[in-house]
Amino acid sequence: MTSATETTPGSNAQRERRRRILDATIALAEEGGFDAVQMRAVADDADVALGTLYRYFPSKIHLLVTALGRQFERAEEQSRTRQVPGDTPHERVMHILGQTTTALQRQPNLTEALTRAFMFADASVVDEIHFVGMKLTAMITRAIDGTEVNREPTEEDTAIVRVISDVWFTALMGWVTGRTPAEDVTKSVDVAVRLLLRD
Amino acid sequence: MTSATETTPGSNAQRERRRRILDATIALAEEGGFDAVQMRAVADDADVALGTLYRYFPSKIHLLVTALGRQFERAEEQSRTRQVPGDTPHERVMHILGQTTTALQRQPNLTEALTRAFMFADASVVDEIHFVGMKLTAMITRAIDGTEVNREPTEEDTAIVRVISDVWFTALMGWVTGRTPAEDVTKSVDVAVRLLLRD
DNA sequence: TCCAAATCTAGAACGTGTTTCAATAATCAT
DNA sequence: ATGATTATTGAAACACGTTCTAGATTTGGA
Repeated sequence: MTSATETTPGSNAQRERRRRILDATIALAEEGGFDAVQMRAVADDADVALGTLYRYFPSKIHLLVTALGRQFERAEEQSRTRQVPGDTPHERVMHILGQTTTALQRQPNLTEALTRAFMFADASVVDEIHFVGMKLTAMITRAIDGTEVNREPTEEDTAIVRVISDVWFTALMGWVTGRTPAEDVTKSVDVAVRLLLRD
Repeated sequence: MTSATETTPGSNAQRERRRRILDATIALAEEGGFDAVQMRAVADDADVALGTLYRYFPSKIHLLVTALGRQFERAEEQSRTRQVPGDTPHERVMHILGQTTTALQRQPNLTEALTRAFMFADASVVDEIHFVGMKLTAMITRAIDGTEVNREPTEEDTAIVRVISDVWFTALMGWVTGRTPAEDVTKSVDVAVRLLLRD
């Protein structure tokens, strides 16, 4: 019995601990955002010692970015199951990003916590960051292509997806830091997509 | 005698203190980046008490973002004095941003400190953030227009400038956090500018 | 089953951003 | 000049991320 949660390495007890830690992280983030995710609180809620928490995740940032990865993984899975509606690449990309944005905005504290961590991450978190980037790229690329057989994305596609991601991320950041209103996120992305994917 | 440094309010001694604080901040940032800008060290180097430092700047983030504003103000002034070389908007924008990027990359620690602060800033720093944004917008807009009499920027212009800024900022962030190599910053921006300003 | 190695626990301790407070100094209106 | 108000100082204290230590506990191989 080595694969109740699949892939993750370690003994059963260790996978359980890891799961409890990430669950506690998300729960605390949902309640109070970045500041509420305090390492002592996470350790308590997950029923592990502080030292153990640090053995699993070397910093608060690692912890949160890993949690972000788990969320994105789920989002990407879900988006993969059904076809993206819309007649043009513009419409389809906006559908995916608009939907994702709305979902994130429904959990403002959680999103604030995860986005801030992502922003503050340094080179030591490069793998987790890259993981998140890949999931996002996959979603956008699929939306651009729509029903077409999944062709290999061209250089141009990759470049466009990259720019869209950057704009989306920056806009999201403006929102989580309280600098711009919620609607502006979707608006910014829409403008960028329009400029980049002239239909 | 109320205007040796112009505009800034307060008595002479207060303007002096403020200047010393910002100078100390920049000096520490140049040496060791974000982590080296420690409030106690800033206070010491500026010859003020810790409490006084906090009376002038309510947080480390305010302090650094204000310093960033001062830097951008200077950069924008300089760029305003002479004409932007280049035959197309693309060339001119890349000239300005390429040059600014290079300048920033020559002082990696300082740039890391200021960019990180900018990233982490929340709503309470909205004025300082906006100030920085305006300086950057002004520079890019001037580069797009080139020699033309300075027309009022259209909605489209503003939107394009916004997207370029976002990409530039995200790329810069990738670099200061050690996730992407220096050349990639200019490359990313170049791709975005090419996509947005088809010559 | 038993031992050695790895892991986990509880808790203290440290560093740095931030707050607080009493005492002193500077400023300003009268 | 004087008293009132405000600003500055020096130092202590607090909060939270992070590190460290000494002793249990678990695990995995002989």
